[in-house]
Amino acid sequence: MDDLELTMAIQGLSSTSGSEGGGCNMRDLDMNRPASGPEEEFPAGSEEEEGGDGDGDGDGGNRPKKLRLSREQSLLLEESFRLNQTLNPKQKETLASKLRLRQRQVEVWFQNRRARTKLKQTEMECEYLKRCFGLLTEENRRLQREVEELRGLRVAPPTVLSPVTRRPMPASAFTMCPRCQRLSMAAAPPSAAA
DNA sequence: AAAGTCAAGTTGGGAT
DNA sequence: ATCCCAACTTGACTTT
Repeated sequence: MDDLELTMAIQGLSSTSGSEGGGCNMRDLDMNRPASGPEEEFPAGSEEEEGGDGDGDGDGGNRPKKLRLSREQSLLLEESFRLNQTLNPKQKETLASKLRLRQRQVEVWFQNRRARTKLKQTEMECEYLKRCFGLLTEENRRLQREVEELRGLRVAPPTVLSPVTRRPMPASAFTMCPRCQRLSMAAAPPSAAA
């Protein structure tokens, strides 16, 4: 972002500066400017738009110097991107000629811009999920503690002594009254055993 | 000097 | 067969 400002400052510089000068600052080297061309609204990172779309880098094999888009170019590209994130060929052509860039450069910019958008979204999602994980972990711990507490509170079932034998009666000896929801003694089994 | 940024190259896969 | 795109990589350049 601030590099754009710097680029802007360079673009705004008058063309009087001798580009080949000895003591020139790094930032005086404006590779966006056409080799010996006149100053224009947008720097031509490309030579001619139409003819050489297929890798127009004419240098002797070396990778061409890195293009830096001017502030105006970036703004217009961003604006277009806001309207739609992919371009049809017509839009690409129009935008490229407005920007004085090759169509391929516009295409690449949009590809990279989509990639950046996606990356940012993924990072945000990641942060969100991390936060969710933290909250759920905390909630899980809390519930575990609660479970432990409830386990500690568990009481043994009541022991009822038989009025006859004076021994604890089995649970099967009771039934729950469906109306009053109270326990009552089941009917005595007919002569259970000897 | 290391880390970060970003335009551009490469590759593979889907659509037509 | 061609085009377009996403994903990944490279390398020039800037920032810290």
